[in-house]
This record gives sequence, C-alpha cells and structure tokens, in this order.
Amino acid sequence: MRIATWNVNSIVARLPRLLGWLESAQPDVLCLQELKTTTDAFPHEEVSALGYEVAAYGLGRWNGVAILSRVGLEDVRRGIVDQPAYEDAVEPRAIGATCRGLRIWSVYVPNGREPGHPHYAYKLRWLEALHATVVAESSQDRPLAVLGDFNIAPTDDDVWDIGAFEGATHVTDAERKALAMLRDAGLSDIVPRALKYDRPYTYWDYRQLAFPKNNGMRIDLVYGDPKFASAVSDAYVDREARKGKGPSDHAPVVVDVTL
DNA sequence: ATGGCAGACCACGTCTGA
Repeated sequence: MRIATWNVNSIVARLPRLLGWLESAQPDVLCLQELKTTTDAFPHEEVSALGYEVAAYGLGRWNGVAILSRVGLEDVRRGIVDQPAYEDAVEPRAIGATCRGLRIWSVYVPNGREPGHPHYAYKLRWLEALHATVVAESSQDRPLAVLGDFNIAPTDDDVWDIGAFEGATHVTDAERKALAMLRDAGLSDIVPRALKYDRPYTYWDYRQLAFPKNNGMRIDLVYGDPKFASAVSDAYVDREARKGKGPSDHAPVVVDVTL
C-alpha cells in the first residue's frame, strides 16, 4: 500500500497538478494539508473520477486538511482530542480515518509565527493535544500513522542552514520536545530518501530561488507506530512535484508499506 | 533594514505562510 502526504497550498490552485500527480504516483492513500477552501468547495468530483473517496475538512481561507483513499475510508474523525482554539476559532487542522485497517491522521500543525507569539503557545498546546490523540488511538489493535505538515524540523540537519534560524520557530527545543513526546508514545520518524542531494527536504520557500539552491527544510513528517514502521519498504520525497510552473512550496512524501 | 513568492479574500490592499 502506498501512503503519501502533501501540503498543496490551495487545493483549488493545485488541482491540475494534484490530478496529474495522483495518476503518476498512484498513492492508495493521500493526506492533504492547506486546502485553503471549504469542505463543500473541495473538488470532490474530479478526485472521485480517479477512484478516490474523500474526507475533507475545510472552513475557508486558511488551513484545511483531507484524506483521499482508494482502499476504503471509514471512521472519519474531524479534529483531535481537546483541540485548542486560536482566537476563539477551532481550526480545521486534523482529520483521521481508517483505510484498509490502517488508522491515518492528516495534520497541519500551527506555524507558531515566532517564539513568544501567542501563535507559538498555541502551536505547543496543539502538539500536546496531538499527543493525547495518539495516546488515545494507540490503544487500538491496528497500525497507526500520523502524516502531515508538522512545521517542525526534527534536527539541525533538517534545515539548509541552522544559522538562518536563530530566534525562529520550527527549530526550538520546545517544538522538538513535542516531537520527542510523540516518539515516547511509540511513534517513529519515518525518514524518507532524498531523490537528489543528501537531505530529504520537503519544503522550499517560493522566494530567493530557494528550490534551485536547495535551501529547504524537512517539516512534512511521517510518524508511524511499530506496526506501521516495521511494514515500511520504502519512503522518499517526490521533489519532481516541486518543479515547474505553479507548484506548491511543499513536495509530497511517499511511503510504501506492506500492509 | 527589508523584501523577495504565492494564494485567498476583508479584493487593487491585507493577511498568512516558515
């Protein structure tokens, strides 16, 4: 079974590329983030035409997550356990579903903006809620994986130049400790192969020629429980999807599992 | 010292992203 995650930075703007990628990469399950549209406005017909069921969760301009599956889509759940609000709004940042016996979550962790900002505190609270969700769902007798845009670079090697991140989010101890908590809960970081260069970055800023310079970050992560991790046969970042006209600023992460 | 790009909508400026 082929599982993937991709922050598309607007499902509407990315639809032609998404459809083409589904046809070429042939994932069985795809987790999407940053739909930037409502559940109703999701392009259900176009995606269904390729054989995928859709569970989408979007409220409009920002955020929005979805799971696409051609191997079943059951027990859909929108939002995580005690999901915190930001400025009184509970945002569409997580959706879970069961696909052929595999429990999958598509998550879009808050950005944080800058350490000390209320959004940063929100990010850390959100990660605690994600941890609680993982703990709650780990009791089930089925493989579990959390995929998505975590907005955290797990190590200094996961950014092109750690010196450029002084005082910035994505690399702080508190954020990385939240990832460590997920690992303590039994999940493993499924590190993908890079198809070019030595580091498996998944995001490159649109500005400053970041992609051709490979000034990237690995922030789109796959966290799997032991059942999932032991079933992984391959994992890679599809950087080809970052090339050309009208790409997302993120590339898909693809994981093959014998489940 | 800062923006640069891209997308959505509060739409011809503003906000967000990381």
